[in-house]
Amino acid sequence: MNAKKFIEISKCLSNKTRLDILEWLKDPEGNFPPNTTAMPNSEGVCVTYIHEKTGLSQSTVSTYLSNMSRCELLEMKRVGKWTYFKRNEAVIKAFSTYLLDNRD
Amino acid sequence: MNAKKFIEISKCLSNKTRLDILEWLKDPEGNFPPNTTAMPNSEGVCVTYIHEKTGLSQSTVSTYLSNMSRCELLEMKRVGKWTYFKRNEAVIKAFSTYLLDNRD
DNA sequence: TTTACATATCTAAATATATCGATATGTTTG
DNA sequence: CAAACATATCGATATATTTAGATATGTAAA
Repeated sequence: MNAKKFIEISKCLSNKTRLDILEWLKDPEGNFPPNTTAMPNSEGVCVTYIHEKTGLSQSTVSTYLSNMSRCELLEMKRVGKWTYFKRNEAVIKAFSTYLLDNRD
Repeated sequence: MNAKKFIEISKCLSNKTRLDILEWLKDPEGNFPPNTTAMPNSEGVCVTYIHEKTGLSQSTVSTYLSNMSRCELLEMKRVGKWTYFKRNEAVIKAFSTYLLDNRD
């Protein structure tokens, strides 16, 4: 994780809805209906469900999700006409430790 | 740490200079001249030194520092005509663990 | 093979942030 | 007290972000 990437991620996290999405995806079964396809929620939740839960427009949420995916906070998987998103725990962990003072 | 505060902090971190300041303050003796007063750098670095290192205007840096202080990323101590800033490690730690998925 | 569905992109307006120069405030010292 | 110094605030402009509606793209189903 370098400073440039850290900043990209910080910008994503500077917004209540995007932060909510990241939190909701901690529990994709508890926070969303089951996907109507064979994809288990644990492997990604479709845009429609995320959109519905936010209360914002489809275009806004689509943009949010692709931003979060571009900076790798989320992983995206396209299957047929659906796009599924889940947390990228490795990147989240790298982000979360970036700031710490490791001299101790 | 609640979402509102997390977002305030994220906004502070979404800027290269503010992030630099936070990094520089990991090593306040190595990155800045010694304070001209009795205050050791480890207990805070004065605004002038931080200002000089950034290359931005004094007013901008003063605003940055007071933002970072308001959201508690930094601790501020006023002594005479000097204001000293140092990292608030407790808040930085709380921020850095906020995102993690603790189900595992 | 048209239609419906899921998602992405484009355009644009409203709001927020970045950043400066000028000036104000508070402090120390001659 | 006046001058010098350190920092904070104000006012203004440039740039970026937010968010929606309209439209485009790609896929599946009738």
